[in-house]
Amino acid sequence: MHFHLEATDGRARAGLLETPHGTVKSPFFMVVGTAASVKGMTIEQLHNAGTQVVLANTYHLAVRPGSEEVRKRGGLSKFMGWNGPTLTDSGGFQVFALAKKRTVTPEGVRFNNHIDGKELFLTPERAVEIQQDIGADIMMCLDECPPAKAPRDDIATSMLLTHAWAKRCKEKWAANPGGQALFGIAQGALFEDLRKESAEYLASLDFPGYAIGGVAVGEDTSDIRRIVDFTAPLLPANKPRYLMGVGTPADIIAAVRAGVDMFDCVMPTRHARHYQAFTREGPINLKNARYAEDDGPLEDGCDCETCRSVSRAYVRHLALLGELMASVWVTIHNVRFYLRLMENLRAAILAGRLEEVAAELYHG
RNA sequence: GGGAAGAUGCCCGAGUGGCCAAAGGGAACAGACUGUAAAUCUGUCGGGCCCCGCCCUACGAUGGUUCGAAUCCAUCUCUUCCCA
Repeated sequence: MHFHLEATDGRARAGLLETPHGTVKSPFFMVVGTAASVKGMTIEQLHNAGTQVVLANTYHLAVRPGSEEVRKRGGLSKFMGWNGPTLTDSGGFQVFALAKKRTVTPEGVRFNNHIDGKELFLTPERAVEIQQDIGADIMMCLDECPPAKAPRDDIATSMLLTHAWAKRCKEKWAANPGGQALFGIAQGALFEDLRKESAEYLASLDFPGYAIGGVAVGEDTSDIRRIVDFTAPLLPANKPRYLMGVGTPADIIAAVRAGVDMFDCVMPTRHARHYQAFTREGPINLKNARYAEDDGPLEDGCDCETCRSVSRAYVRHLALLGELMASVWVTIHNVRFYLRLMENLRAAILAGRLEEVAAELYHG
């Protein structure tokens, strides 16, 4: 995998990331499709929205249908009919999200899965194996994602475990790299010294790309900004930098300015299912009574299929009835909103006008 | 014409003397959601106020029994069902 930097504007970067399934223009947002499906969107709709990369999840696919099945179906990208670049998260986030269903030991994470309770033992090596079966262009190291508010000692211990696992993942992957890339994940929560230590250790392992993990797991927005601002520049400049799980449009803009290249977040799709649409003026809840007679599009001037087709009043009508299409219409819009935001950020960086443009792109 | 059951807050529906402004649903209104156990979850939901408490109005209508009634009694109105 090769990352080519095209331009910088301040600390922000625009680049090209070459993957086995095509070249991706950065900075970019990866649409989350955990179980090999972006909830509420067809492949054609994803293409029309300008999707570049789809993200799926190791844990979920290992539970169902099983990574071996995905491999036999031709790998994630082909299996889901996407045929474009993909990335798989390692299951590290499930250490956080499914805290009640797992046990962490130095060897790995033992899950009792959320579907039928059956055991899934995810070691660093196993996480890589599974991801090799799934076949995403980018794999992530297994990490331990602790809650941001955990005591410093816990965060430090957790970070060292993540480092040990990163080394094991690296070795497992390096033995048979194939065309897939493997990214390391820096931890350290809100402690700058730990973040620095983590970034430096991971850099020493020499990964094709680096992620900032352990963000947006219970901390305030101001802390997210502070730690991303601090950490991003510590990651190798010639490699892609990925901020995992973030976030709001404002978070993303701030992170791009800090030098982050890649993002993913469930926000556009999940919020859409809950009838919240993003606009450059901020999010709006389409179930609110104030939109009952609003014949305008979800967002003024938006070029998405939803905004070209239906009104706020209509989507509200569907939402009130719980109609499936209410969520679909908003999902199409939100995904396009996020992807257009990234396109605009990239264009601004290439034009060297990020500072002037950033403020206009979003004021929610 | 005779008999039976029933009328509860926007709707459905518990409640048969005090702990009832009244369970539980639904609707409505609002909020949350950041590497997806989430088409989910939470709050409000008769009115008013000096709103962790008080006042008013309320369980078909009117009158009564009682210290006290959505709950008991009488009459009336309406609804449903059964027999003619």
